[in-house]
Formats: sequence, C-alpha cells, structure tokens
Amino acid sequence: MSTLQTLSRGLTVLELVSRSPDGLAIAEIARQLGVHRAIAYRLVTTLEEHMLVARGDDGRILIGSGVVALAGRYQPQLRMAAQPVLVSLAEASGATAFLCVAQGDECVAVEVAEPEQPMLKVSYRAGTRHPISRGAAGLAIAMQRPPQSSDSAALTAARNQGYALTRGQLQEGAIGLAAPLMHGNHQLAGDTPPSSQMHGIYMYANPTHGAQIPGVRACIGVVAMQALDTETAATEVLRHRDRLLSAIG
Amino acid sequence: MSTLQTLSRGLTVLELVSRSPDGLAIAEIARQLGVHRAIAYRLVTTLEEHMLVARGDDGRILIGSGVVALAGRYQPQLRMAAQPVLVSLAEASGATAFLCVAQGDECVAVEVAEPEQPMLKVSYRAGTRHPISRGAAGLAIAMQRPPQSSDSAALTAARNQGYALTRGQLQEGAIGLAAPLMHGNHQLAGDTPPSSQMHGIYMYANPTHGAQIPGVRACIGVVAMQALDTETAATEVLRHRDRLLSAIG
DNA sequence: ACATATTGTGCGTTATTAGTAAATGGAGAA
DNA sequence: TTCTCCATTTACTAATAACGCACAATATGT
Repeated sequence: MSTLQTLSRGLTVLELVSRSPDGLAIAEIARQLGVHRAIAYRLVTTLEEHMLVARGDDGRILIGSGVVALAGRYQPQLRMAAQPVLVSLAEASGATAFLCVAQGDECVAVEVAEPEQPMLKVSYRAGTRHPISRGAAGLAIAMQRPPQSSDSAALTAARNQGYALTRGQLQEGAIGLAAPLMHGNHQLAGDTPPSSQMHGIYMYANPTHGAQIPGVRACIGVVAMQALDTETAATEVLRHRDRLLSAIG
Repeated sequence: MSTLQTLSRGLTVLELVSRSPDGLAIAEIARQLGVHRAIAYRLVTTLEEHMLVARGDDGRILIGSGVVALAGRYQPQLRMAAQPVLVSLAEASGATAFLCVAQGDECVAVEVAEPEQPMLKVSYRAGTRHPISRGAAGLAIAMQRPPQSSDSAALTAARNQGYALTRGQLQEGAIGLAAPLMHGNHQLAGDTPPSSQMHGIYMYANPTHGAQIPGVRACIGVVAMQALDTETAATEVLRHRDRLLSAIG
C-alpha cells in the first residue's frame, strides 16, 4: 500500500486551509507542513486550479467553493430527504438534530439542523467525526448489526428501547439520543448469525426485522446540554426516524 | 505558475469518483485518467488515507465522508443562517430556493432548499456552478458592484427593480429570480466611482446604500419551470433576503 | 529614507514518482 | 478445463518533484 507524498501533502494543505476561517499565508502553510515555500506555492497553485482553494483579495488562501460541489455528491438522496425531517425534529425537541453515517470505525455527522431558539449552544457541525464505539450515534449504528454475546450492556439496553441514550460521552455535559435508520429491531437472543451476508449488508430471512438502507449504516438523533426532556425527545426522534424511512422508501 | 502532476491527478480522481454515484473500479479510474492501473492504486490509496474516498464492500471506490467536513467549513455562518430562510422561501414561493456565492467569474449554488411538494422537478444541486454573466443569480451578484456605463440593459433593469429575473438562460424553460445580499441598491446614475476600495470590497461614503457583507458576494433566489408566480415570488425573495440580512447582522 | 519582512520565481542537485512489465490469485464465461 | 478480465502487488528505468539557495519585487514598520 504505497502512498504518494505530493498528493498527501496537497490534501493536508486543503485540510489546513479549511480549518482556518481567515485563511492562511503561503509562509504559514509552508511552516506547518515543514516544507519549503516553493513547494507550498506549487501545492496551492494546483489546488487553486481545481477550485478547492481560492485566494482572498489580500492574497491569503481560503477554502474554495469546489468542496461544496464534492460534498453535494455525498449521499444526496438521503441528505435531501433528511434535511426537512431534521429541521422538524430540531423544532419538536428543542435540540440540535443530526444525521450520522458510519464510515469504517467512525461516525460522521452528515447533516445538522438547529432549532430556531437554541436553548444552549451545542456546537455540532456537519463533518464532525468520532469513534463509532462512543456516543449515542455510535450505539444506534451498532444496533444495526445483529445481536452478539459480546454486546455491551448499553447496546443491549438500546436494542430493547429502540433508541440509544448517552450522557457526556462525546462532550462534557452533553446528552445524545439517537435511533438507527432501519425498520424494527434486532431482538434475537444470543448469537444468531444472519442467513446470508452480501457486500457487508446483513440480509435476514424475515425482512420486516432489521431491514436497513442498502449500503448505508446511518442514524438520526439529537444532542443537547443537560436540559433535555428525554421522554419527548425519544418519542420525537423515533417518529422522525420513521418519517425519514418512509421518505426514502 | 507551475503545478504538480501527482496532486492534480489525485484531485481529478476525487472529482471522477464524486461524479459516480455507484463508485468506480480501479480499472475505470485508470482508463479515464489515461494512466496505468498501478498509478491509480497509489492515488486512490492516498485519497483513502485522507478519508476523501472509501471502498465499498465490493471494492469499488466511492466518495468519502471527509468531503462533508471540508464543505462544512465553507462559509459556515452564512450557510447556517441561510438554511432555514431558504426552507421558508421554498415553501412560500413553491419553487426551489438557493443561496449563491460568487467565486472569480463564476457563481456557485452553496445551499439549496426544495418545497415539500415540488411542482416540477428542477435539478439544482449544491455545488452547481455557472458563469457569473448568465442567469438571475449572476445578475444579482453583478448588482452589488456600483453602476457603470457598460452595464447591460438587463442589469440596469434589475437595479431599478431591486431583483433580477431571467428566463431560460441556464436551462431551457427555467425561470430564475434572485436578489443580492446587500442592503438597499446602487441607484446612482452614470459612473460614480466608490469613495474607496479595499480588498475588493466597495466602501461607500453613505453606508446605507449598497452595504455588503464583507468579503462575500452572494445572493438568494428561486428557480422554477415556467409555472412561477413572479409577482409573489419577487416579494418573497426580497422579504427573505431581508430576513437573512438581519440574521447575519 | 531605511531596514525588514514577506511574496513570488528561477535554477541546480537529490529524492520521489511515473510508467512499464510481470507475477499471483479470484470470478466468471466459453 | 481454458480463457479472459480484473484486482493487487512487486520490481525496475525514465520523468517529475523536492529541496535549498539566490534574487527581484512588494509591503510594513521605524
């Protein structure tokens, strides 16, 4: 598995620039990369040609609009369907609503909606990623694979409730509540292997239990700081999950 | 202005993969790039490390979730403020609502909202770009610079109305209506140069006329196929423009 | 004016990458 | 089976990029 230094550096520049709201000077990029300025110039020029970065009027390098086009092609149908649902969920629960998708062993917030009157600011931006082993979103995604004897107590509890609830796992004092994007639950006891497994998607003999969206492991939920009515939040999350499921057929 | 072959190819791969909803095989990437498969492997491996592409369960290369994080850092405050406004505008006008930002001589749709009951499908996805010289969005952005004697009749008309209306310029049978994201209008007659110009932002002696958002040339508007009530659409676009302006202070 | 960063470029020498060929193994078709 | 197509890795030479340096051209500050 060999990798390419030049490409890797270019992508690191893109990442660095994107993390700098006010842009970066060439010299700063060169310093952070630990390379000569001349190299930073060539990297930036190439990124610029592809519209991934742009130069401000003062010459500083800013994240370019090309990233919007790229992101617009990531799960467009799911996200388009989810957007209005998340807005509604945020309003109904008074908390920040999110759609998370699993990639590898990480969980990525793909779409986020905030209520009109945010109670307490929770900074949960699109693109936020965290290990799948932590937080309500991770649990909700873990719920999508069939039960195993190695499942944690929290996971089993989540399966029984139909949703996952965690406190302070991702951020001090934050409460997360998430439900998996699948119909029904895996309520089998013990290790029951799936009847067949294709392309990593578990196919069940009885499709009414544990039917997932093909190729995507996702969940929706809410995050808030302490003051969250978990009763109504759970109801709303499940209701909106079902709304989203029926929207994407 | 020299550029780097390796980086450029890697970014081209990213673009190719993003345009393929079902992913691409290594061989297809290699063929489309016109390079050997071994090179495509190295490019893909590097992109994969940066989470910009991912491998499906069948081995095909798919766009990765990393692009969501990158895009989330492009104009986050403007987009967060615009999202609910666009949803409301789409609902009020019954058409697809958009937020466009100018970059160079192009105009990029950065945020899009569709009405719950779309009348006729208008495909206007986030990331869509077109020359700034065409379409309602381009005109609306052109309205933000001070009037010049070289202005087209359409631009002058748009200035007088306070919004731009075009038919069929971007797509056959499509109607676009857009208003610039600035307070008031440039209603000066003839060529009146700005009192000062810094960093490409025009600063006026009287800030109540033509005050823009610093550093961003943007507009909001709607697109529809034929059946659009332009009267109410214009009213709603202007109303929502003002709502967005006050939201971002 | 003067000193001083900072930006942007050009040029040689070394390190990395491209390009090519070739080998292995798996999936599917004739 | 045999054949083809594809994925994946390895190995070796031209081509490309990195790197360090030198040098204008601009800002920027005193």
